[in-house]
Amino acid sequence: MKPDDLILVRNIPIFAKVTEDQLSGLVAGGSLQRYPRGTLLFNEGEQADFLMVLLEGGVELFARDQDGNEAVVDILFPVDSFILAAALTGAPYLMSARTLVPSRILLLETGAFRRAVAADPDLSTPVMAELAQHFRRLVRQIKDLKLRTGVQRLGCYVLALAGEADEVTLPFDKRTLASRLGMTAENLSRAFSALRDHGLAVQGGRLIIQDRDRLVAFSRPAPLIDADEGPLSIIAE
Amino acid sequence: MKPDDLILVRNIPIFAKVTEDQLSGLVAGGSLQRYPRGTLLFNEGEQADFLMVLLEGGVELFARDQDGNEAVVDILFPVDSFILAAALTGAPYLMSARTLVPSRILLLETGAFRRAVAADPDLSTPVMAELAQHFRRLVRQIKDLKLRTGVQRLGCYVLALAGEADEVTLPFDKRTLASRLGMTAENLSRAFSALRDHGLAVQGGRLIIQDRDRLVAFSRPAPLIDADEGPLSIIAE
DNA sequence: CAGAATAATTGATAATTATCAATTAATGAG
DNA sequence: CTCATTAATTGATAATTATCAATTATTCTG
Repeated sequence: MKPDDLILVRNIPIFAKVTEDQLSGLVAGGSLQRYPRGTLLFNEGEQADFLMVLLEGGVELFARDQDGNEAVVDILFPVDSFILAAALTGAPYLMSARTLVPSRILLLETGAFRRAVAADPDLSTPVMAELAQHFRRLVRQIKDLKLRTGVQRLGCYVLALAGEADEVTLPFDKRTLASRLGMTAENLSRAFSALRDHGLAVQGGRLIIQDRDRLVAFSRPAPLIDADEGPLSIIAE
Repeated sequence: MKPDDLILVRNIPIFAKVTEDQLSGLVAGGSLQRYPRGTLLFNEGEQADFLMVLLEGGVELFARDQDGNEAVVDILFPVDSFILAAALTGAPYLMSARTLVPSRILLLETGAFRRAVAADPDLSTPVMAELAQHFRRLVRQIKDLKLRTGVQRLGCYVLALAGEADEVTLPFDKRTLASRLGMTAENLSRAFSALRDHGLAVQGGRLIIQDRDRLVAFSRPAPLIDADEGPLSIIAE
């Protein structure tokens, strides 16, 4: 890894407060990789050798059933770590990972990472915050899956993706989105059609919120489901 | 809190290695409570004042939508902490909690807990392991929800609940189970009926696996979805 | 123990979602 | 730029799941 890359690592929230020594120790056994779109990073069931941190690009975490059907569990954007839980505990991955676009990913050996985490509160504290944030993302998704229909789920997803803006471009395939939302691609297509009656215009991957009030009234977003919390922190007041 | 209760706390995995001093500091602002069945412990949206540890009984974590529909996100049995993520980060609860049976619960002030966690690797390490375990439980559930039909989900749930045994009694209401599995109570009832053709006999809350091979063949349990991992540990080899 | 309240089941129907097939649109390799 | 490939859409139909209503079990209370 180049010296310049250390600056990149330093900018990752979980490593912000680690000492120089710790950091170089961590990075020693690691590497910074670029992957083209569609690269399989690892498969569920494998042993976790590396903690991964997505620095640029996008990654999907997914799982397969015996018939080969895929379900996307989560979609990640920079900067975010993934498979933290497996890397910490040494348990096998529960999900596979694949790049959705060309991506830059930091790999850190789990051994060095675990040693550092056990020794250094300046690392363990943000690691706990990151675990907590990831946990809460999944809680939100389970609520989303159990309390809403597919069309509502899509509406809320679009609203969250757009934020303040009235127009967004989907940063990945619609079938990926479909799987993330727990539906088939055909169903997603129809869900988009359904939302045309509720204030959303769709032109390929370009989504235009034409009537936010109607879209909100129909989809009924809720802060305890849809808000995407930024990085959380653990502050002992 | 009585001196005897300290022994109870000591037996909680996340507190196993904490020093006496830390432990008494933690417990000082805490309390050990008994709650009757059906007690609402807190509501989603509220600020997290206490970390909770279920010592005896059972607790459901659930959420409501605007119409009052409830969705059970998870069901907990002893010994397990809950709302660790909210307690650590000070973020509002994403779920409400209610006792399913008479329960004994340890309450620890989040302030003292956060201070202790930031200072003591003997506490932070098992806390990370606990967060990791909880995270992975939810990953499994999302896979379950996205890859299986309701009937399969029920079959796998029964198989996991029974373990080696060929007979189990449901430790909570069927409507609670229905909601945990992401279906209505009516649907669960029909799902149980459907499983009668696949080796399961149902007599009230008593579930009898009459033909495990058939139940397995139909439900298709998978270790990366259904296995309930015991407590994980973080070991820096 | 009786009656009331709650939980579970069953039936009939509607809504939602999936599947299969076919077509159209978009993307990428040469 | 064109063809081949992949992605997305649409139609027709089936499977799954939800809803509403009614009935039967079960549990709780006095």
